[in-house]
Amino acid sequence: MTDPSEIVAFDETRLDKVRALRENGVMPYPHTFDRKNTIQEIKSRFADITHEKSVDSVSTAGRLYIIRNHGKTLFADLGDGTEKIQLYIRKNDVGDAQFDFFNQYLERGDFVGVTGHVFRTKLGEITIWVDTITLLCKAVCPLPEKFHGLKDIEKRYRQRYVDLIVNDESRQTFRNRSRIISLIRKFLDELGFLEFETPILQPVDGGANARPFTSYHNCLEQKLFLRIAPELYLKRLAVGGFERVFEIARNFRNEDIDTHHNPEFTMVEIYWAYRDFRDMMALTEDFLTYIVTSICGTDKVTFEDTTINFGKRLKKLSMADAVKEYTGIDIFTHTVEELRTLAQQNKLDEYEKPQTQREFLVLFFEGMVEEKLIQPTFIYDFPVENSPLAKRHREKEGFTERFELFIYGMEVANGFSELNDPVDQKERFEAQDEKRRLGDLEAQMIDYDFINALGYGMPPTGGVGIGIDRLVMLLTNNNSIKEVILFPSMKKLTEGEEESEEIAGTKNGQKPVSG
RNA sequence: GGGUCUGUAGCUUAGUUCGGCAUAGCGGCGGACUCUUAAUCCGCAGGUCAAGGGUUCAAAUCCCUUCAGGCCCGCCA
Repeated sequence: MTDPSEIVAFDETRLDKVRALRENGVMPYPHTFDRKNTIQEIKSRFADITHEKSVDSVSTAGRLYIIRNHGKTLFADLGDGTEKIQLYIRKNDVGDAQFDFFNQYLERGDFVGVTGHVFRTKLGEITIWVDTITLLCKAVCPLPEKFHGLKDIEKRYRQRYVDLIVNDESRQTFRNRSRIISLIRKFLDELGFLEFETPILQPVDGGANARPFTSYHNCLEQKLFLRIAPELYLKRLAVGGFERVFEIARNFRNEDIDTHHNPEFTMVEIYWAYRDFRDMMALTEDFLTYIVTSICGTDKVTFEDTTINFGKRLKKLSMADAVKEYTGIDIFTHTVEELRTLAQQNKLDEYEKPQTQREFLVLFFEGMVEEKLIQPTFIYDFPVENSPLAKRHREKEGFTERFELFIYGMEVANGFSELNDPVDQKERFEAQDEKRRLGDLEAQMIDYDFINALGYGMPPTGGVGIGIDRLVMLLTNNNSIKEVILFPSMKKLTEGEEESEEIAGTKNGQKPVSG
C-alpha cells in the first residue's frame, strides 16, 4: 500500500467539484455554521414524533454517510460526534436550485449543515425533513465502501481517522478509553490524590527494567532518555511531602512490538504514604471494581468468550503458593538440583540458569503459571533479586513486599511497599549496575539523586502501577494493544534518507517538519 | 529473532491447488425513479495483481529476493 503521509490520494473528480464550486461562488470550506442541535439532542427530543412534521425547526450538521437518491427526492444519513440521523430532501421543498446543487456537488464524506423539521417516515425512522442544506466541508478523499467499511487492519491503524469515520466499534473503543482515563482521575481525586507530571526526558533512566529510547539535548550537550517509568520522580514527591500522588504516564520502552506491547504505552502510577503493599492491593481492587462497573454496568466482563469476574474479593496467592497450586511443585521442599530436573522435565527453557530456590520459583512461575491466571489474581511476595525498588519482606527472608495482578494471563498491575531505606536502595542499585556491566541491557542505572532523596527520608509508602492499555483491552474486548491505542507504532513504509534536523536545516532554510 | 498466513480497482473481494483474455459488488460518471434505509433499474469508465528479478511461447498464479502487515512462538516483568 502507499503511505498516505507521503503520497496525496485526492480524488480527481472531487477536486473538479471543488473547482466548480469556487467558480460558481460557493465556498467549499466555509468558516462556520450555526448548529443549534446535535443529532443526539434531536433524536431524544423527538423520540415520540409521529408521521406529522414537527412544529419546531431544528438546525444540525455532520458528515454525509450514505445518499439514497430517488430522482426528485432523496434520503441521506447524516452523522455527527453523537449519532446518525436520516435526512429527507424533496425538490418541491428545497427548490430546484438547492436540489440540483446537492445532486451535482454533494456526496458521501462531505460535511453539511441542514435546517428542517422532524418527522417519522412510513417505515418508522426518525428523519429530518430538510428545508435548507449548506456545504460545510468538501471531502476530496473518498470514503471506504458503505457496507463493508474499512476492514484492512493495517490501514485501520495507519489511517485511524478513516477507521473512526466508518467503524462504530472502533469509535466506541476509544470513547471508552477516554472514559476510563477520566474515571481514573475521578476515583483518585475523590480519595484526595494529587496528579502531577514528572519528566519524560530523564538524564538517568529508572523505575523499571527495560531498554530505553535515547535522545540528545543540543544545548546541554548531553544524552537524555525517554522515561521507562515515572516511579523514581513520583517517589521524590513522597520525600517532598506529597502523601497521595499519581501520574497518568506515557512510558517508552525500546523493545519488541506485539499484541501486548507498544513502544509507548500508558500507566497510572499511584503512591500513598503510610500504606503498604496490602493496602495497595486493596486500593487496586477498589479501583478495578469502580472502573469496571462504571464502564460495563456490571462486575463481569466478557473477553474472548471468557467471563472475567471483577467481584469485590479477587483471588490472592503468594508466588510460592501459586506455583504449588498450578504445577504441584512445592519449591522450598526441593533442592536446587531437584528443581533443575523438574524444570527440565517441564520443558522450561533456561533451566540451567537458576542457582537458588528463589530463582527457580520465578522460572516456574513465569514459565508455567502466568498464562493460567485467567481470572483476576494477585500474586504477592517476590524474590528480592528481581525487585530492586521494593521493600524487604517483614517476615520472609529473601523476599519483598510486592504484588502483581494478572488477568487473562496478562500482567495488569504491579505494586509494592516502597523501599525507603537509602542504604539498601544504594546496594540494590549497585547490584543492578553489576548486571549492566555483565551485559544486561535492561538492568537499572544507579540514580544517585534518587538515593540522596531517600536519604532525606521517605515515609513508609505503598505504590502501584496499573497498565491502562491492557485494562482498556480487557474492558473493550480487544485482543490487541493496537486496537486500543489510537495511533500505534507502525514501521514507516517509504524508503529514502532519514530526515534529521541537520538535513532539514540545509533545505532552503525550511523548518523541519515534526513527525 | 523463528514459524506461518496475507497483500488484486477508492473500498469489499473472485481467480493462485492444476500457468492460457483481470472477476464481481459497492463507490464514481451518464440516465430513470417523490417515504428509502446496504434503495432499485439501465449503461459507461476505472488495474504497476505490494516491489524487483527468474523460469516459460505465455505468470496474479511456479521459483528467488525485498517491503509491509496479521497470527503463533521466542525475547521483554
